[in-house]
Amino acid sequence: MATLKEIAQAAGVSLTTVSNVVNGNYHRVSSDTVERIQSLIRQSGYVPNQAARSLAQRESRIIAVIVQAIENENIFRNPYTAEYVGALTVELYKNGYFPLIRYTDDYRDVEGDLRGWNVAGAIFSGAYSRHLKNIKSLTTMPTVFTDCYFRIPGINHVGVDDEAGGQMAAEYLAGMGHRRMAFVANSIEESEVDQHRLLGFRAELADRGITLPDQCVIPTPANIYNPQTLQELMRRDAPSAIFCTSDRVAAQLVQALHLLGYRVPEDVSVLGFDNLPLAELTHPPLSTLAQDINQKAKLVVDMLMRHIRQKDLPPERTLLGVWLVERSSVRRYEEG
Amino acid sequence: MATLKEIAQAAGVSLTTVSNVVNGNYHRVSSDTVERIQSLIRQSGYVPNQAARSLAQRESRIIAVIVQAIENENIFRNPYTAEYVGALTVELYKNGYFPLIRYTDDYRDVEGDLRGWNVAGAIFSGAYSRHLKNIKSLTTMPTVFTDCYFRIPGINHVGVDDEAGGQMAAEYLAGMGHRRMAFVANSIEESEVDQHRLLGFRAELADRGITLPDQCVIPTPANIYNPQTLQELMRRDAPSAIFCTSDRVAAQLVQALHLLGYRVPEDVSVLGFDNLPLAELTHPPLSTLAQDINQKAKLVVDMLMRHIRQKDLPPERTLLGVWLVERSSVRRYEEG
DNA sequence: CTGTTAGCGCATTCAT
DNA sequence: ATGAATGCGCTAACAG
Repeated sequence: MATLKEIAQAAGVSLTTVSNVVNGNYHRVSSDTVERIQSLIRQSGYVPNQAARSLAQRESRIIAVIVQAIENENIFRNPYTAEYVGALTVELYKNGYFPLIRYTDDYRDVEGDLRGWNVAGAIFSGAYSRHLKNIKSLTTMPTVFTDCYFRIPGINHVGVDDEAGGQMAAEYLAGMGHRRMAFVANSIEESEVDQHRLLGFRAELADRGITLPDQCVIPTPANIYNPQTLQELMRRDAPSAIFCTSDRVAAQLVQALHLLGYRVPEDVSVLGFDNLPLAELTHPPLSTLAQDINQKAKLVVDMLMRHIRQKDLPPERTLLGVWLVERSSVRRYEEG
Repeated sequence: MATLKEIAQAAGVSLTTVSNVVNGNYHRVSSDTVERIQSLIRQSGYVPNQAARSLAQRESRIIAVIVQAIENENIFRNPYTAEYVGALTVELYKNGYFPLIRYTDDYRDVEGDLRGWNVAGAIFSGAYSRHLKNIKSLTTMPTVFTDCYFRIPGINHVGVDDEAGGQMAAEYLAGMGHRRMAFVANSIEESEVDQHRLLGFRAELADRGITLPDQCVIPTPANIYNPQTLQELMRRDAPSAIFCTSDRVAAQLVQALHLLGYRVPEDVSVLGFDNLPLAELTHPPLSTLAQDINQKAKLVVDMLMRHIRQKDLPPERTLLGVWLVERSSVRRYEEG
């Protein structure tokens, strides 16, 4: 309820002085009055009004966190998104900023929110390039892109090495003796993340003289839930190992395979991606290509903070590594 | 970039008139000028400044969504929280409001945020009563409580019938021939949700002449991950069925049991709560007491909107039902 | 139906 | 080291 003005009156000083104390500009105020004002602030339970601050400074303490979505789907049903946005939230609060979580497939909304709230910066996750092209504010505001391959000069970016991930998957599965494989994507059409994982996977297989036929690339998990399609894949191509672009898809695939009577990993091996908590809850627990989501979130937020504090910083790009975590969903392939 | 003032000048009308058009008060403006101004708004790409609006109206379009947490844990790692907050987010956006997601175990922070942002309302999830007691703003602001049993007169509340859920669990398991059972909570000390589920469970068992010994009430899942503790429980009390306060705990329990060599449901039955997507990903898929999280989110947001629009509305309380979803983690108990 | 006026609470010159 | 004045962009009460 208390305002700067009221505190100023109570302390017998000017508004400016109180403002300086609140914002930590102690070199402009005598240590005497600093203490006096601070105790008044504590007593009165003063809380700065964020709207007024945003208005005067033309910048709020809000960071937009924007997630690619399909219409009004619940984005947090995707455990990767939940884990990642949760981690971003933690890091933002640590830095005194507030996340404004926006899911959308219509980036006109986004543009409006970014400007309407005078956000200090933005973090994009998983956005498709064709959408991002339409957002103008992006170049004028501190922004970090993640989980996407949108390329314009001067953009900050934190990614995981999806191609290397695909390559490691191929190395591992081929090394375990597998020769007939399949790949399940989230959305091979739209997601460049998926495309890069497939790219690395296919290239490394090719290097080893193994080809991944087109009909063994499942473009979206929706197909895998359809018993017909899955059964057909298993009968026709008889893959002994299936690499999935996420643990979520892998978990659902394991379930679908069970329903059709296939045992994992005795009949088919399944390899995931992300190393989410979910990977330990399936049966068998998922072998997977791990990424460090907490580290990613921290890097992203730190990078953003840097660019908010110093607006003319040159753009940065960081690529995070992935590594293999072996559990029990992949086994060595034995002929016959 | 454009402001109301600029549009007013361009249109040759006053600021007020433009404001009325923006806010849909068409009855105060001639349809002529409405159209003229609307086209100007579209051309200029005008977006209202939320900070200015909040300041002038002393109320922002922000709704605080506050989740009980432990320090800086990632709240969305809990799949129930992810699902619920995601659903709330969808409903809030549908109504033109923005979620401010706050996790905390220190409600002094919360109080500050609520006031600092001039939030239009607040939604609490899973908060412990001892924390809520310290928040003063609660009675002066439209608020809906969920997943908690904080009782002060005049508070809005949407809950699920936890006690009935516990009772139905008992009916089901006893009906399947089980006599020796256990209960695993998230935090029996703090969570009144857990306490009520246990209450209903125990009471219904008692009605059937079955007692649930204290040592068969596991206060927190941390104990269950400890193979020693779990092994001891299984050896000493040999429960043939275990009722868990959430699917997440149930999924982890199933895993822990597997590791000790127990088969589910052949050796032990496991019953969950919530009916999350996760319940279909475990092996065996979880039988569980289902709640409709989407409906809950919709009810909560609708209720909140009502109280924001009309501040003197009498408080409301709604209790949602739960129902049994049978999958494969519970089987009939056969002697020997 | 339209315009004028006066804040909302704060940051930020520029004086002193 | 401190204060007075100005404006951020908008809403709302009041006049016309």
